[in-house]
Amino acid sequence: MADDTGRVGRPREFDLDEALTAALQVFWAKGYEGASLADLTGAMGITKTSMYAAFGNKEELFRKVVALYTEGPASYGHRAMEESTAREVAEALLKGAARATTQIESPHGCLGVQGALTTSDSGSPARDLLVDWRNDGGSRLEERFQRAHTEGDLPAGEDPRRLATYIMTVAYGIAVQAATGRSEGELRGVADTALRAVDWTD
Amino acid sequence: MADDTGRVGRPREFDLDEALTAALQVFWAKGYEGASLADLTGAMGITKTSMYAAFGNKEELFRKVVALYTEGPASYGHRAMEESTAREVAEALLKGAARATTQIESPHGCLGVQGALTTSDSGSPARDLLVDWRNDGGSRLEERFQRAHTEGDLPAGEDPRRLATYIMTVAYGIAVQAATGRSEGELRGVADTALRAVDWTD
DNA sequence: CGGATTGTGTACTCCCCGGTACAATGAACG
DNA sequence: CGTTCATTGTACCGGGGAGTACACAATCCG
Repeated sequence: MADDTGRVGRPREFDLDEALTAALQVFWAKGYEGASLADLTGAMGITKTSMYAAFGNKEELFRKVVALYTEGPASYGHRAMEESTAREVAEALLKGAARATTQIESPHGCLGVQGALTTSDSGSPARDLLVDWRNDGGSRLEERFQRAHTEGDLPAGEDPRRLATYIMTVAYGIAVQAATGRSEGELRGVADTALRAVDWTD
Repeated sequence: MADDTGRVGRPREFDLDEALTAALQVFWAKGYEGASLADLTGAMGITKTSMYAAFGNKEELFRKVVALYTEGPASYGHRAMEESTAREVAEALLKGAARATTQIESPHGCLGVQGALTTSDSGSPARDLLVDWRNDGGSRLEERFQRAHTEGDLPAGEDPRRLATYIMTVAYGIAVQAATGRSEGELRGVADTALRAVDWTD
């Protein structure tokens, strides 16, 4: 991905991905507004000047961190959609959420939820970004359940949109519970209970 | 409640409860750290000096606001516990959450969730307060389901603690969905779906 | 070698944050 | 009336927030 060919000028002394990963931990733990530039650059091991040169500003850094989060710790979401039955999709999503939000080496909870649920006025772009992020996740699950519906993979009378909203709601709830201190085991139990709400055909 | 008898000195020119109610709206919408003293006192219609004289400081104001929230907009929680069956308790709780988090005259979502899910270091007392608030809610529901269990009001093999954690998880998820823009109708649908996870005996 | 170009470190800017000092105010009480 | 005392408004405080100016360092290219 990194292409250094033909680059002129002084070379960057840090790795972009490593810096983003460090910033992710901070935003994840403290939220967009709770993370100060001093917190961020301290964890990234670079100065404010280098951060601004490489990423633009705090908001742009957050956007890149959210993208990294989506492809990294939250990638179970994409993978869940590829399961072969609606039930397996739902289970992979909820179990993945239980796991990803309780890892010991990362902050508990979900960046997409606790990163900017509420903000001051100046933080509204970040808040809007995560609103879109959550809505996109819901839409993708709805589309997956729509497909399951046409494939006869959903019980009769089960509405794909309503079911997707329900599963996403449980996933968000799991994120809040993780931030509150619940263990992966407890949250896997929640996932199992939640899955009983549907008479999956398989 | 207010006892002005024998009070000496210049009388307060504003109503404590009205001021707290105004502060509640601000904390609810912007979170503990997202709400500045200028935001708060502006909405309360008083000066910073009056706020400090009446409530102590920002953190103490938040504690009083959370108490008011518990007795006011979140009082459906207490009321739900008094329903006569476990199923009715769960339904009242989830429908109450769907309603309270989507009122047009108040911010969407739940103060207990979005008030301080993540904070900077200086906001950790507020964050801890809401962690306790959420844990207390879970404990009360668990106790209610424990009672239901001894009364034979829960299906055999249904664990009160696990069930309480599940219901609370859905409630928190509803709060996140409300903050994301979902309507009361959609969230009532979520509540109905969630309730199907248990074979209530009634 | 000598630009041109890009990244780095220091030292700053401006602004808003939570919190407070202090004098003026207005009611109760003798 | 004058004393007492909690409340009020103004004007301020130190600190930390995001963001930047500028000189210097390190590489590429000719």
